[in-house]
Amino acid sequence: MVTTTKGAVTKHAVLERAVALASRVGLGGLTIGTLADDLDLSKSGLFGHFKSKEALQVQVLDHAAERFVEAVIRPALAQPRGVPRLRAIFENWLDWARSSPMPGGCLFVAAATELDDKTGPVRDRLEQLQRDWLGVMATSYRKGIEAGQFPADADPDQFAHDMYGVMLAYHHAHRLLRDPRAEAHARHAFEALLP
Amino acid sequence: MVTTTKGAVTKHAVLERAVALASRVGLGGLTIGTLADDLDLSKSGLFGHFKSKEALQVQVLDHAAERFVEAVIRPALAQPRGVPRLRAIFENWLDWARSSPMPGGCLFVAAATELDDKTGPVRDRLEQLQRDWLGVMATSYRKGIEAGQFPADADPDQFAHDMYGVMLAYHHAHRLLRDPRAEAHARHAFEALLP
DNA sequence: GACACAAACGAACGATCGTGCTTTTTTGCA
DNA sequence: TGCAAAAAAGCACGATCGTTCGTTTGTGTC
Repeated sequence: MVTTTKGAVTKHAVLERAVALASRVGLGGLTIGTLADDLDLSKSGLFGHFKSKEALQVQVLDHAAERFVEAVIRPALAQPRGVPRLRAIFENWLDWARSSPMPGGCLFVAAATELDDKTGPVRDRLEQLQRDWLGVMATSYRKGIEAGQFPADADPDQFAHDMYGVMLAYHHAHRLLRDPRAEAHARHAFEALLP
Repeated sequence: MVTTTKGAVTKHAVLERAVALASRVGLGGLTIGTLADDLDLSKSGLFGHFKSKEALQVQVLDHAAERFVEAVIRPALAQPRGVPRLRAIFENWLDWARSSPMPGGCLFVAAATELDDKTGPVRDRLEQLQRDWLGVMATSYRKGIEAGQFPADADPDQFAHDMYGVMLAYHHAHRLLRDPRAEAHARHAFEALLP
């Protein structure tokens, strides 16, 4: 066990709870007061760990990103490159969007439409994270091209764009419309992207 | 000109402004105060037209839906059914998402992730509107099937799901990532949905 | 032009927000 | 065990939120 000071433990618990809360109410809907109540902390006690609400929001994004890598990306790296790995990423993402630590659906999907018209460090961090995420999909597809699984003249960025579109459509159908066919539609659409 | 009382005129102006504002800050981000300031009205004067903020939000959705029908759906009905009409719907939607009355992108896209975890009349209205919207695309595709333009065993709901996914991916790439290739990617993805 | 009504205003309310202080409690190390 | 530092609490602030109320201004009709 590495040396974990008391403050770090609390801060971790706060971020854990904040990620779950923000997935339901958005990053802007996060409130220091309700967050403190949920964790039996005082507002000022919680606030002390972050110098501002904006800093809290950025760290919430970073914390969710770490979880995302562990849940979606890292396990997929155990799969062979190309199609199997892309399929694993896709399935892992479906699980991620329904996982218990994300009771309101994928935090990044919610944050994307919430922050796209704002400016500042929170938006900047989210934009970078989403760029990286699309990059992961594009890179994985590129390796599939090199392995001869996809047409040599195919555009990896186009594929990443399309694949994320399938995920966003699933998110919409599942969470807003509560469509029980959302998952089936998503899988069908994803398979249609493969040769 | 039909009889337009004074109150109806201001209410219309308020809704017009509110739709534009909500496209940037969301329906929850709408504030009676800033809305009143923008229109040189008093908070209470504006508030009197709506009995609650919730009622305002519902009427904002309805107002945007009317605009949406006029801008996206109605003009497309002038096109021949099937592929040409679907293409018109798609192109009109791209214009809609960049139109001046929607400076923050499509209001419905923003509201979808904002409201999907809430309950109440605002969420209910949005869900119904989005169901109708997907229904329009599915119906148009179904007519294409009847005209022999698509496989007879194709699923119109699957197509509508996929087509909206293309739009959502465009919205994400264009508004959050400011990707200049967003439009090209979207058009390419849409064409890939057609035979 | 008088009169009834709609529309807009101005001020205030309780609540909640993020944030800054000061004080108390807890922690971890010499 | 003692003590400095960290963590948490307590309290208050200015601002802003949706909403209510009483009043003033404006409109349209006989």
